[in-house]
Amino acid sequence: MSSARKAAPSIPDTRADILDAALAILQEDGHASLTVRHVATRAGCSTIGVYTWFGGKDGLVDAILLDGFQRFADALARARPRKSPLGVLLGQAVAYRRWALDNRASYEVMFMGAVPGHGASDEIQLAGLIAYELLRNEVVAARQRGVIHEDDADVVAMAMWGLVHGLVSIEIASAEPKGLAGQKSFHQRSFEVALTALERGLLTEAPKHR
Amino acid sequence: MSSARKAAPSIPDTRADILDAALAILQEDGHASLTVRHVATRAGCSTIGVYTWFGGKDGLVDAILLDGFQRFADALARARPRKSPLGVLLGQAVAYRRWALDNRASYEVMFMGAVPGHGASDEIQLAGLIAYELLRNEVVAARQRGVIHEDDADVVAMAMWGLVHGLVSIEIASAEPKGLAGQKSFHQRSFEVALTALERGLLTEAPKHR
DNA sequence: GGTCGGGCATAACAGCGTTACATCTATAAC
DNA sequence: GTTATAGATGTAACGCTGTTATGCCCGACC
Repeated sequence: MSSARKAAPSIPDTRADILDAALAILQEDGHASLTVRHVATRAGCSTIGVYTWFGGKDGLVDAILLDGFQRFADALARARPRKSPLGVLLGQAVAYRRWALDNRASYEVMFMGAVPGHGASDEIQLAGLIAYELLRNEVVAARQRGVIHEDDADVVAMAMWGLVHGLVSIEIASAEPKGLAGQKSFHQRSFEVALTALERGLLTEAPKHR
Repeated sequence: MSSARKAAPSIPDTRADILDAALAILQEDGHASLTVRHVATRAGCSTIGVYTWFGGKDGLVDAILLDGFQRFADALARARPRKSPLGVLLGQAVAYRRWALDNRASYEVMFMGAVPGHGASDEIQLAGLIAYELLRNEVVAARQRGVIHEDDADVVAMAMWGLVHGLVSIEIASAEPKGLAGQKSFHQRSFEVALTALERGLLTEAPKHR
């Protein structure tokens, strides 16, 4: 899934083994356990494999980020519209939060700088941009429908992105999964209220409450 | 400043020296250079001093956080109200962003998890709560004036906190100081538009644009 | 059949946070 | 004034991290 293997599927592909091991460790043990030795051991090779195939830990993290941004963008693209003037836009915001909560470890690495010395490469920034473009496109569409009064689509997109990112990162950082069994969590209520308010403030004509 | 020295001001106080050195390194070289050895060298002692006075790097970071949260809360408390129904509330949001941009390194450690393995202690969470309470108080006041329609003050406070934190952390992460000489930056415009929209959406009666 | 090159393991390096041990100092007790 | 005790400190080491120099081995090519 994460890496296209060559023709023969049974031939051991060290690169794919390493990436799969890294993703599994990230998912199961969190980013703190994502060490070169740990990954190599799980992939069944020596630490040198990480350097042969990824050039070091930075390259491995890049590959993880690339994989994450692709899955993230897919999730946003598959978002179902909400019954609202901003429709798809709000649907993407909900899908954003859903994906982040379902992929905490990935989200922390992608958007919360969980891997210490890692500066995102150009390629990675481009991958992140694709997800952003999905959001921006919907902003442009909403403006063309005359629903939004703000001129600059990037400013509106950043406003929404910032709100969603901020609330989600706080929710992930506070780390209280505490499955509240159906009952809406405080963070979910805050998310909905904030999103509704921001939408109402961006619309050309403010709707009544409820 | 950061630590009350004992009676005689000329007597060398290792604890204060270490904390001052850590704060200076954080300010000048960023959190990546905040190592025990580096701090100890700059403070003019051995690494053991950090363990004697702070119990380890975690304790030192705790002290840094405590200092940061105090200065942060002070900045919020001194915020000047904006001409707007939400007045002080928006003033705090602006002061929040101003302080974060002026204290990037501190903000990264306090709110963006820049120090890898550090989980905030109870005391630190309490210090952060003080800043949050300043915001929450203004929300309660706004509700009592009938300006805000949402019942739950915590939900409203979290909505604003999330928006501001999200936009500010993105602005800091994108790291383009690029002194644009007077001209409003993209991030500043996004911040103002988002904050205005959120306010408008939270108000009991939506004002006209501009 | 010989040569070449790339994937890989071993072992080492520097740097990190941390700590066991010895030393040294300053204060308290007599 | 001498001794005793407790705490602060320096040295050197441990285990961990990312990284790499060295050499082996095996498959491809001529």
